[in-house]
Amino acid sequence: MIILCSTDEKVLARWQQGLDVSEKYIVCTDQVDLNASINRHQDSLVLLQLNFPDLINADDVAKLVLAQPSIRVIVCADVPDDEQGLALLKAGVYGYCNTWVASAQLGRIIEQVKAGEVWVGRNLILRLINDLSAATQAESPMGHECLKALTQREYEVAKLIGEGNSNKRIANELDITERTVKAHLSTIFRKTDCKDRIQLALLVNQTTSTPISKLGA
Amino acid sequence: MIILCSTDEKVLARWQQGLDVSEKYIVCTDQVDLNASINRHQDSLVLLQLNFPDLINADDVAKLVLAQPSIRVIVCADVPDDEQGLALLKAGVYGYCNTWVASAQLGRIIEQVKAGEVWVGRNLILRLINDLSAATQAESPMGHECLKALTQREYEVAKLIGEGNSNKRIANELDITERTVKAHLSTIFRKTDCKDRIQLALLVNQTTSTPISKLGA
DNA sequence: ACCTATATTGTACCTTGGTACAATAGTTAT
DNA sequence: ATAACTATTGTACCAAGGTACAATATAGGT
Repeated sequence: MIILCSTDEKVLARWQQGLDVSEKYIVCTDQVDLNASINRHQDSLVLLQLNFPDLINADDVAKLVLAQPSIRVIVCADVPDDEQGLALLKAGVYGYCNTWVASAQLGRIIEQVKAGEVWVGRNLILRLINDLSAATQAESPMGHECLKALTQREYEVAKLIGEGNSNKRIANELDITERTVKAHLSTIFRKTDCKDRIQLALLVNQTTSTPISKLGA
Repeated sequence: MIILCSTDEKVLARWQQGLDVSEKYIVCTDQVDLNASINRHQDSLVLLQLNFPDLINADDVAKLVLAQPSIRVIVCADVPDDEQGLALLKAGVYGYCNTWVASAQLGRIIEQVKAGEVWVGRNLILRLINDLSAATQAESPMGHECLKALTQREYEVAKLIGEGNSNKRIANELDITERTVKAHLSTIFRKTDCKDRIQLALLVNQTTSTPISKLGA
């Protein structure tokens, strides 16, 4: 069973064209309708036009998805937005597409979701891939790798630097003089290509943000 | 036209079951075959079993995709792996799925790709969404409690400290003197209860490790 | 009008961080 | 066994970070 949720006649008519002729469907025009339909028909697929009464944003839809785990929701937005789509998918919807998607394509999306897959448009999916690889690339070049090149003692010092401790405190902790801490630090900086203890601290904690000092020139 | 690339009879037989009866296809068993087929049939869809001769990893497939922009490639792996899938999708393939996917599902994937969409399995797509939101959250973590008490300007300084920049560089960036940066920093330290710039940097990046300085006595 | 918060900058002073140029000693590998 | 790596410490020096004790100016609220 497919539950079509929209208050717009034109949208509903268009959606019906995308359904297989053998497909049974219900039309809901408000939240009460929708809840009743969900209760009557478990494991339904819900096609929902965003801005449907009381379901105007991602948070509302997230609540619906949480409250009704048995249904699969495909959200249609009149003006698709990557951020919104990401939020909705994170909230647990099975698809996010344009309200006015071609009928044939809508049919394929429904097939996909009925098969248990999640449908995401080409643009958003490519953005996801690029953004993620960019994000993970930023944290992996130095990351934990170059810390492996450190000796045991240097590693201990680096770890304490990563906790924000001063040389004096590190010296106390490791029971060596402050001078020795400095010696280890100099070696660590050279090995890890860090300019100072702050960059090392961020490195140890695998910070992803890119400092000005490593941008441009 | 669909080009099926595999050296395994069983795989080829299974794939053929997933194709629409009206669908035309070619079978290729080596790289030469494949290149010839691609040249004869522009805009083809290539279904490729990984470990196909000379196309054993993501890099090889990436080269093929770059060299043949007119084709759309769906890669099938006997043992799907998220990292591999991500690499291939980044390289420009239109789909990544299990070699032994159900015939009906393979049909849907092919339909999807023919329509210009990119097909990604549920698990990988959910991982992409979660990883990205986690990564972007880590990128702008400035939501910590005591950072809320900062003024706009102090916040900017704190952010730059979080990137590991020096006072001089921050002064340059914000177009103020180094002295002013120090003034802001003193206020920030007092408000955030930080001893120095390192603790602030770690705070800004929401580090979970507990420094010696905040343990015990 | 007065007070508070904010943003900016100055001088002086002290502390901490980091490097240069050393030395000593233990361990490991070729 | 000689070389290379590791751990340790010393003196000296300079750069950077941070505070103390200021002043000036602007904006907003009582």
